[in-house]
Amino acid sequence: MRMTDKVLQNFNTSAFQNALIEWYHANKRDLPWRADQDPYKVWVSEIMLQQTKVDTVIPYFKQFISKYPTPRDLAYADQQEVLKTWEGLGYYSRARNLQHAIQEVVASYDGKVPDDPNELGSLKGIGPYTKGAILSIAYNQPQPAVDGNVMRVLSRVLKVDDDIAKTSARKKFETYAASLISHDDPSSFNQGMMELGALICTPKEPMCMFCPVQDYCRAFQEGVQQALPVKSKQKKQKVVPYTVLLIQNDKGHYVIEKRPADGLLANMWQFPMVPTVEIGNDHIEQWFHMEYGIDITKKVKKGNLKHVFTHLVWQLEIYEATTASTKVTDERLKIISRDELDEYPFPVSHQKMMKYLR
DNA sequence: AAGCCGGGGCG
DNA sequence: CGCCCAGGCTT
Repeated sequence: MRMTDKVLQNFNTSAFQNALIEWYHANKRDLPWRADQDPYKVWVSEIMLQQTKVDTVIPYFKQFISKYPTPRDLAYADQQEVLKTWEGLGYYSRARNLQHAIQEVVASYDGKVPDDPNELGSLKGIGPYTKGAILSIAYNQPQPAVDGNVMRVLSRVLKVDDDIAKTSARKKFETYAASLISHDDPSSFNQGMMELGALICTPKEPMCMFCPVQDYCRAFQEGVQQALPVKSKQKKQKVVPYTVLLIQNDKGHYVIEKRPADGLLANMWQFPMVPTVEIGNDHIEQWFHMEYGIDITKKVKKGNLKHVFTHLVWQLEIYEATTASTKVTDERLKIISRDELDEYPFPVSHQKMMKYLR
């Protein structure tokens, strides 16, 4: 007997489906991306919702769709403008991959989001979860869509103690989800699982008293819902110190720098950052001249700022500086007025410094 | 399989 | 401050 069969043995699948779907229809939140089933809008919402809370996504989704209502609008947009629209949402590769994939949809599929699992899944930024979400929600196909919510719900309902941080666990939960999914209403089933995870079957203190599938939940029956899911914790981030330079010239314009096209915060803009470990606080002006070809004078320290990423911590020491330059030769740099700062996409850490300038 | 890639909210 | 979280890509 296969492992999948053992876990699902004696499980009342159709009763579970009915209870979940009925609850979903009665309790689903009225969210902007649920106004219709436009595959493009479903896609945009699912990308934004990756690792991101609903409340955070709502205003971004509205602005994004009003700016780029159709795949073609997004495909032909300038990437810097797309990043500006994404500014503050984080994981900016999502925006770059989404636009890249949409361009492929326009070029290869006449602007229509493919409903073929292989075609859809091969698009940039669409992994197993997003593929299943789009196929089930927009095209009503019975495909599993296993995210963190679904793994949490299933780990409790089926009492599975696999470490959900591992890839192998996600694959296992996908086979369970594929077996459990309603073929009558795959969209409501998948969205119901995620809605249940968000509203009832929460990470801590799940509200089992209000749970529509309490009768079918093995963890609840045994009182172990608090101990599930099992998830190994990530290790601590590395702390990296930088000196940030808020450089102004005589006209009060600022020097800003475009980050590399790859890696952390790719193609975003920032106030120049000097890696303190490599350069040392005493050689910053020299180094800046060597690196960028302009002369600066470091002035007073304005403060410290700690910014935490998933696996990295920036320890920022912020200095005011001046330069006599009015133009730059280095391609990474620009000198712009304070008002023009609003036109460039900055990560949140640098937006905080910008706020401080006003 | 493990590392890389943001940000906000919570207690 | 540590902890949590609607993933996917690269190596």
